[in-house]
Amino acid sequence: MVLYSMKKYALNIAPSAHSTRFDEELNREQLEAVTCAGGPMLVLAGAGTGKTRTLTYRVAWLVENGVNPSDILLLTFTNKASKEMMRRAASLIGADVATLWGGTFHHIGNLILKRHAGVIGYRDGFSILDRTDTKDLFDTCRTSVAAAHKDAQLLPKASVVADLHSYARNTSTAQSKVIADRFPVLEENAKLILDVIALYERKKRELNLVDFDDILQNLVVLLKDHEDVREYYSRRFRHVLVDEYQDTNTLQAEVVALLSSYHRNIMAVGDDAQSIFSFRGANFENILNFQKSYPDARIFKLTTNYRSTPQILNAANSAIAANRRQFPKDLVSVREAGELPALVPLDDTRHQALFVASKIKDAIDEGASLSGIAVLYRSHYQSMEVQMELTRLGIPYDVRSGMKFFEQAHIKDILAYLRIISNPSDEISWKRLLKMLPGVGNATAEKIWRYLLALPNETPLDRVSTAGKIAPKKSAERFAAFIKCIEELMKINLPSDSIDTALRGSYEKHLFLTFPDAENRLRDLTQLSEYAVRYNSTDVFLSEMAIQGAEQPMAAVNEDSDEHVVLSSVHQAKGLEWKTVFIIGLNDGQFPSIKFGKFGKSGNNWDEEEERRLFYVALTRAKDELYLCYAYTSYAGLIRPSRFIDDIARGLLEEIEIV
DNA sequence: TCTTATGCCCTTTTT
DNA sequence: GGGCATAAGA
Repeated sequence: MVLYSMKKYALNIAPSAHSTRFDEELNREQLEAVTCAGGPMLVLAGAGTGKTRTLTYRVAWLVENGVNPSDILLLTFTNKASKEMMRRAASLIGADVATLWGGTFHHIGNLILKRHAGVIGYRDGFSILDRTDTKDLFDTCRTSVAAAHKDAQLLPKASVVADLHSYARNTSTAQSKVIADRFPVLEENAKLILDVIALYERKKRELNLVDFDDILQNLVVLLKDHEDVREYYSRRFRHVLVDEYQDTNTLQAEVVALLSSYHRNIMAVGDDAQSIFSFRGANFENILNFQKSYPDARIFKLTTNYRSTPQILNAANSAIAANRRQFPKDLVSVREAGELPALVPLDDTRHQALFVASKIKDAIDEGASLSGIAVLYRSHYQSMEVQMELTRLGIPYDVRSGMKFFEQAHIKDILAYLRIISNPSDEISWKRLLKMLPGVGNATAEKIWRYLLALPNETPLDRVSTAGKIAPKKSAERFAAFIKCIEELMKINLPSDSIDTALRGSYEKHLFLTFPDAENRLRDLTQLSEYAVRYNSTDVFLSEMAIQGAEQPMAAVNEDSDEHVVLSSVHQAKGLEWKTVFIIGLNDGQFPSIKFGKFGKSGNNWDEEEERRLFYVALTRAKDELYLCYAYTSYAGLIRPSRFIDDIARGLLEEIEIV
């Protein structure tokens, strides 16, 4: 079997000459885990106890004991956490990040699958659907199923069906069971939902598309059904290290088991109190399953908290104590006493933003480092007002949530040009491009798409030159330019050149006609083109863009030098820490977030204990200073402070008054 | 009458 | 940005 040599993963590096004094740099409990000879091991660790530290030192220890860095696989769930973990591990062994195999499950899955596309029945150049693409395709399928049934009003929205399907796959549960659990009222519509899902699956195959769940599921199939492949990878990865194990779902646990099946050297690290991804099938009781799957697993516990002051830790312990389903843990802080966490009531959400921004401004004036400050929230939209105030005060910030860079319309638009060239059967991208033409909406785009597919021996790319006759008259000029642009693009395979060509030949015009902030978006696209220079294959470029959708490439380039405040959802903040943390929107309904869906009743889709764990994660991100903010009113009227604030014992917070 | 364009609501969390 | 209702257009 041949391994592609991808420039990001230069292999076979000699073990580093660095020497680490493990016994001096780790405490006793960490040291035990780090220097364990091998075999399955489970590290149960609370917040701030050095979980990632243990993993990265494990890498260093293995390397010092003769293991080749490229034979170690590091897995975790979110992009940010994986990047941080890889960076730390690499710096410990004194090597470039590129010498290590690691990243998110999806990232590694994609790398492996790309090499075996044919084996699992995909044509080369398959496109990866990101979240919005998936929803778009589900929407198309939903529309056609609904059209075929007169009484289809009760069919849930495309995004709901998408989530449901995803959940079923990630937990290996039957679709019908998930439907019955979530929509007991809709029994008669279960069949329709199943039809939508079946159509979606069929279309994906026809169009040579792969969604996020396919990456994991296909990986499991590949490793299970193809013994040679499984043997190759499981022999190759002598040690598999998994961070945030409490967040892995059935599929991911299976991936871990398969990839480590030969050597059985697994180190799984997790904390049940920080399990916050149950909506995608994670269950902290998986930690118990780990012990079941590996009865010989050694268990280590880390209980010394190095991150937070005792005051912050006390508040966090008090908050999580209200949860009944948890493994008891006694975390001990070794830090010196600090200030009590502040409880800040504010008139409304605008004052909340004002408070946070001015507090940050004060801190800067006193010489604080911007990179030590974070603002955390439950939902993306809550960051908008803070962003506005920070902009007004000229404070640089990095939003790590909300609209992701690659999910913005102009980025997706320009990538659509590249996608139809690399995968001409990508219906979603074709329609996206067609709908940019004036007078072309869903109906006309569908008509043109049918025309493009009409002859089996010609691809859409061949047919597009004659498709002008179907398009509305007023789009004739733009359509001609579009076709000319496509013809140009077919001659190029360098992503950077393709972006420039698409921009100049066709998209720039649309950009200025459509968006009031076209200038900014054009700048984004120019930067995207510069970023793309490092890729010499459009296929590789496109798949990396889809998988690492959360990363802003230009921010990543000079990330270390940039001083900025971080704005992040609590979910994405997991595993990270800051000197000062503001948690905003601590109101009932926002945090905890309560879903008042059309179909779900509160209590049905909503797990208060999980929300409380999320709150616990938020609290334990802070090292020195913590502000808990809530508002008395919002656009919706009077709102209540979060019930989670009441959970914290009196005396552990200091209420401050803002005039 | 079928389509497209537009204005006004609201916004769970990730790959 | 997305969904939905409604106005404008063809």
